[in-house]
Amino acid sequence: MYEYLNELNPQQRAAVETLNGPMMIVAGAGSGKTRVITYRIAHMINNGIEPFSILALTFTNKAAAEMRNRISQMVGPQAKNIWTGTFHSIFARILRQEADKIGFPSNFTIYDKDDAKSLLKSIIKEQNLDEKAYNVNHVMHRISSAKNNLISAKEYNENQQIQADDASMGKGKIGHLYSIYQNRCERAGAMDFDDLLFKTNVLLREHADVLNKYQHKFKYVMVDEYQDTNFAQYLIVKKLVATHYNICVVGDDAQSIYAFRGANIQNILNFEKDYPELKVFKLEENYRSTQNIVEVANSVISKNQDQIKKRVFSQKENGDKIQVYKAFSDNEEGKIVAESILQERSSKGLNYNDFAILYRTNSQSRAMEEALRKLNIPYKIYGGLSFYQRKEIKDLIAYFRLSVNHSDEEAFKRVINYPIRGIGKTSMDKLIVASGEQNTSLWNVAENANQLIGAKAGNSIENFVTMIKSFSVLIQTQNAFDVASHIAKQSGLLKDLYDDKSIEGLSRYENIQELLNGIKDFSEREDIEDNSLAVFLQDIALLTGDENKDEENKDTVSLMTIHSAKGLEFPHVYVVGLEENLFPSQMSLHSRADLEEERRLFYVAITRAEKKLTLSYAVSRYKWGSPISCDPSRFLEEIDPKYLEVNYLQRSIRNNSTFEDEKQSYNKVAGKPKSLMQTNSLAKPYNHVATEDFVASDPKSIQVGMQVEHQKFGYGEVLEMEGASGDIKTTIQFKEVGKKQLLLKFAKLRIVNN
DNA sequence: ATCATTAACCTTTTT
DNA sequence: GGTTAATGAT
Repeated sequence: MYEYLNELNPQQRAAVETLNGPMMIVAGAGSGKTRVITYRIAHMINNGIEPFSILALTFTNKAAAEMRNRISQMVGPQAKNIWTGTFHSIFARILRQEADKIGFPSNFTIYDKDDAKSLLKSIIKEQNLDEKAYNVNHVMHRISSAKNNLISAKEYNENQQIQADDASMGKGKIGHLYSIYQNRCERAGAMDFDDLLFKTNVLLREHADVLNKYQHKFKYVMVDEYQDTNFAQYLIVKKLVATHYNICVVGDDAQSIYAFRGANIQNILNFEKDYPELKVFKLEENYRSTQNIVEVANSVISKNQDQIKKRVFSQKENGDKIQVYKAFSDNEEGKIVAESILQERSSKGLNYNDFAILYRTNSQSRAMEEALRKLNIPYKIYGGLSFYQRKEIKDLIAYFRLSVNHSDEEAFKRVINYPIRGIGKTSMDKLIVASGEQNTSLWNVAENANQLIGAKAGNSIENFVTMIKSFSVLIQTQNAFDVASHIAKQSGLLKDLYDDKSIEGLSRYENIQELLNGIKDFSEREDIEDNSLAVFLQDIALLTGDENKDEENKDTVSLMTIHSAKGLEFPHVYVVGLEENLFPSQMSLHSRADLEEERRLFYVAITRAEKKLTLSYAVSRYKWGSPISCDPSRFLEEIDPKYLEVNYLQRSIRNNSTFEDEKQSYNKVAGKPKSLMQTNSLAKPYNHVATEDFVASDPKSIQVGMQVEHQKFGYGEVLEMEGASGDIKTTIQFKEVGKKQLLLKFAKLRIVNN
């Protein structure tokens, strides 16, 4: 018994064997964190702690699933009884159980980001507010932050500081929008992601009996990725453990990368203040990466102020130096990476799944994909839009949602006229106005639509209502698959897709079939008591990525954002797009805290690599369809050059500069990579030579009459501009080469300041 | 009411 | 570049 304890180092073992009282495990990257968590839970069960009194919270469904699998490998089927899941899924489950206490139906809908945005957008329109001033994303973010900090709509409106802040930005109505938004969610029997945490807090705050119940149920609470918790999550945990204090949080402050969605790094930095008895365990040995990689990561993170002191080290070999590549364009960057993968794979006998390409933004995947496809390298993109975000899937699911919860407004709006039933904008506007006046759901208005709307459309609405009601009846009696396929057919959705013979139409049809297959599997599962469509909906509401089972084992290169790479590891990692304004992101440059978060993100990226890390940047990159020039990232500058190996590529087009020249020019500026750009210049057919620091101005800022500089044509004056924005044609009178017509988005013009 | 063409917005990162 | 809102023609 307990042999597994011998597989642990002393710190790991101490953490696993400490079961009672408040404790914190500070787990450096690659330090065997997952192993410690799973062994610790297994150890609890081996020591007679009831599985169903253990609550283990994670941030992703994937992490929860992995934890559950690994525990069941150790302790067998009892692992099923542990409460494991994301904050959102666990508390959604509890909220359904206790829904009546907070005035929600237990079959409440969970609005995803798109639903929430669409609702907010229609509210902004209904209020006749300027959609520019009240940008949906911005308003959504304000509301979301308020909820994460447990500020209700009422409190938001009564808080003078908040009101003053909003008013000073000319957005004084945000509080009003927040109130309406909450009211509409309630009317629809819906909660958004933030509500799940907010309402859990309300539940635990206002119902002592409920709090008491769960305090006694969950005798042991464990939170993974604690550095990513927000205030709402922090308080839920604090309340739940306030009787037994058996709380174990695990995390790494250096990997806190979710502040943008409300995570508060102070939760981990200040954990000790809440629990003076706290025991702290530091896992500092990195078992994943070579010494070079670990040291580079350490040197990067040391530039941050906010951190828990620790010394992460590796006892592995030194390993290769960090490779750096400079590319002329994003496309060439893709080509370099793809060729390097091909070459490394064949020379070292590796598999494609030994490689990962990580980037800051999803949009960077395109150039990478194209390059990989050209060389026939199999790849898989993680993240991006998931199966459940496809239009046709959302459409069918909207039918399901509406049949389960008639009040669901977003589902109603989505399918009322899809497939087309002659219920257009005019009729919808009438319904919306009436539902506002009566403060009731669209559904309730639609049930009596005849009094409101003309015969033709009124009739269609009546038929629609009758149809949905018939679906609801079936849901009560039949299994998920039977109802789902009935709905797909009867709604006309399946036929509509079937009739579309285009390639995309075919693939949409196949996607629907795939969804139905998934529902069939669900219906046949024997470990679920209730195989109804309603339960299926609850299961998928919080799935974001598709946890694709069969594709896991394929031999493919992995492409993903650094955020989604957290927790993963690969022998060879390429981090691409190391450019100012991209990584670090332009949005992060205004505050130290934001920049530090970007640096932690870079730390996460570096520490994904086991054997070899390659960094790359491009000097020019397409953004919104036009090329912009880029400077190398300051993060490259922050790495001690002794760890780096800068690669120079043989190119077919190059001028006289030799390998040696370039190396020297690099060495000269090694501490200052900004001037690395444009050391290679292409053949120049015109006399003008732009200065080395030539940076094109934003095309949008160029106006008629301005003096500009073109890289090849030299100086000139903008005479005319015509055409649509994004496709503007300019006429420029150049001093040297005369009048030229140029497309603004390609021209690369620099505004000359006199 | 619906379709087709055009303009505008966009890109951080995700439960 | 790519999707989505607004406009205009049938």
